[in-house]
Amino acid sequence: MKTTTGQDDSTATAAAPGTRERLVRATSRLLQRQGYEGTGIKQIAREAEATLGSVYHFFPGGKQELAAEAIRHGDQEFADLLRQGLGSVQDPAEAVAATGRLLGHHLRESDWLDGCPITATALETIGRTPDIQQAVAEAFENWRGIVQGKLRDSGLAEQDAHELAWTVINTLEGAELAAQVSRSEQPLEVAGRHLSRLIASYC
Amino acid sequence: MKTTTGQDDSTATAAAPGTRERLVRATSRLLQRQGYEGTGIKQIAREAEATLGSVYHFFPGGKQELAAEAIRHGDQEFADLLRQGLGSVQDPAEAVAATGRLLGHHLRESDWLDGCPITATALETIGRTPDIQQAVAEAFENWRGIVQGKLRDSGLAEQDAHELAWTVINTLEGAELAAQVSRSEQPLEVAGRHLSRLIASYC
DNA sequence: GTCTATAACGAGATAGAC
DNA sequence: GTCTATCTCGTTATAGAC
Repeated sequence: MKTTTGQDDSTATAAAPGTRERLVRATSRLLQRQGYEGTGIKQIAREAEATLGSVYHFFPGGKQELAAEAIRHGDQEFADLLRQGLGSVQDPAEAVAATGRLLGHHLRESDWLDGCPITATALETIGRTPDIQQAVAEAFENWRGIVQGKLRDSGLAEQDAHELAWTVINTLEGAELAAQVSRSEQPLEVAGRHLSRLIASYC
Repeated sequence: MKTTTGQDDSTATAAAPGTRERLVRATSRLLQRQGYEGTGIKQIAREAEATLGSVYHFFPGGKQELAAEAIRHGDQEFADLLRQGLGSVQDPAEAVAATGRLLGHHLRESDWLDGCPITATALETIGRTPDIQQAVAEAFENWRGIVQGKLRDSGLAEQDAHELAWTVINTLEGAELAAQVSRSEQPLEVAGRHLSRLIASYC
């Protein structure tokens, strides 16, 4: 199979990412750390080792189109992290607590810089950039669905699983921000423990 | 008594705010809606009905100094809202649920634009602007203390009140973001209900 | 304290050679 | 597909008259 960039992905080893992929990844990481307004297209091109011409070649819609794509990338990235945390233990209450700890470790490893990949951009673009806000809304729904699946599979009632999934995501989001601000894993550890207790009360 | 701007605040009626105060208020509202990088000094001056010269007269440190002051203003504003919500009912579990609903109403009234006054700026300046990050950390601690006081006064153990206060703030923060993204009060309403149940389990 | 003008720089975006 | 040069506009910040 051939990709549009002519790269061969039939080999088993991960091929070096093409220009388009490098741009999306660099943008995602920069949006995570600096937000939308704080990130310039020239900086993106530099960090992705691409030229400005390539940016507009792959993303004619400019910064907005590139950012929307980067949000979708961050969606997948955070979803993988959630699945990893939730899948590490069978008991749902324990699994959520483990997910909180997992997020805390990632945060500490990055010196508290790499929190949720999309929150900063989400807040800056509310009511201002529909394409990006749409991608953000879809990411939140995706994550909520992953948590809901875990809770449902563990035997919780459909309605409880639905509502709890919302609060699990929101609490982890808020605790991640608090952890970044206070430079401590404690908010996430405590949040995990409280969510665990809350979920157990529905089992 | 005379203020440094020569305004007389001995009268009972609220005097029209001076230039400095107008600048801080306008900055606070703009940071809330657009974040730090998305807000320009010229826009601030325009909305505050002041000139650029006045900005640098009152805030020689420029945008950073003005933003740090605006964060402290947002701190007080959100603290007032918290006290209002928590004070509306005696039972602590009920009071937290009421606070969630109060935040939801404010959000809807502003067409989902006016969430937490400092979150966007907080995320953009983590690890980059120490003065602002410091003001953010103090705000979070202030809010946590307010919730902790309500829980302690209601008879909860000191340790439980301390940890629960953290999760209450973080969950409301996360739910507020979700409410803005989904343009619905539901995440806040659900969060309030879950926090209520969690707190009741410690009573 | 307030105002205008402007300096110095970086932003997003485009054109066109290769 | 990639690269460089450039256009236009907006940014933070400063200078100096009033």
